Amino acid sequence: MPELPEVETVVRLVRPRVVGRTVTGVEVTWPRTLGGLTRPAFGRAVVGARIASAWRRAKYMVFDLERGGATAGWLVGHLRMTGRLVVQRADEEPDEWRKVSLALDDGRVLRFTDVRKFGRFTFTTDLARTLGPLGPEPLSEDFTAEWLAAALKARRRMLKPLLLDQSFLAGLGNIYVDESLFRAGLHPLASSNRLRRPQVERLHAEIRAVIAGAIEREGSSFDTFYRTPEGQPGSYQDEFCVYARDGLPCRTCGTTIRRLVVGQRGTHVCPRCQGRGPRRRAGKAPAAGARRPGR
DNA sequence: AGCTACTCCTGGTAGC
DNA sequence: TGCTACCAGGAGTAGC
Repeated sequence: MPELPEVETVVRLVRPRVVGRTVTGVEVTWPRTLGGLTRPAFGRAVVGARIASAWRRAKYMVFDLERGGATAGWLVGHLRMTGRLVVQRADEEPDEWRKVSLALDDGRVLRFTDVRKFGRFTFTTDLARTLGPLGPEPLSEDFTAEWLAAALKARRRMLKPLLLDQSFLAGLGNIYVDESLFRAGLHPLASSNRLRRPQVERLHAEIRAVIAGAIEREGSSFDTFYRTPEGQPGSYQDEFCVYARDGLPCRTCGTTIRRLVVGQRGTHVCPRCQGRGPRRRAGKAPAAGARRPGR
């Protein structure tokens, strides 16, 4: 799934092809991708506007629009599960899953494509409201071990759902949370307010290392979905320690990696490196078979 | 406050 | 080979 590193990769590759371009037309083939905006309203807002810059916040792609040099709102995209954003020549065969296409003044087309239709690509004049509450960027100066220690202590939540919560920390998804927790030696079910200071510092460092490493490798492409806008797969999947490795030996200790379900999310742990987790109430042992979790 | 369940979706695949 | 049932999951929402 596209998370911070994948979205960052997409923005970096798309940016030089769209910044400075003016939108000359739109095609919307699945209106729900607009997230409530009507097709005509989207067209009116976007056609004739110039894309002034492109950047990322959390897992959102943001494009500043201008008219006559003044801010005219923002294009905001979210890839969710299977979204892609590409720039193509207008005469190139369009993807059968295209949802929103913007014709540009250089004869190319910015296309938002999405097999599963969960993604969003729309226009807003209220960026803060569209993005919603977001925690700090993991690679920003705001994200310090001190901040993390205080923030973890202020909540009493299981680490995994907390780290997935975008209003707590921005940009992490299922893959990078599992990888960060493994590398920090922490169990996903551990309670946020019970970490000791050295554990917090290690978690902080590993989150940053995982995210920075994944950006360097242009994200992870373990299935057929995520590709860079150039069509290339990322390579961070080669670095996975636990994600999608259930049934395989831990790279550190050889113990079999297990899969459990935490907050309806597939979760991968090394029972030895990350411990067995806090004692949960009896009666609902998490499914953790090496093959199929069942349901 | 924090947890669970449900919704949106469809390609891939396990199991027959 | 072909069919069916189920699974993945980011984020929003509802209910306990």
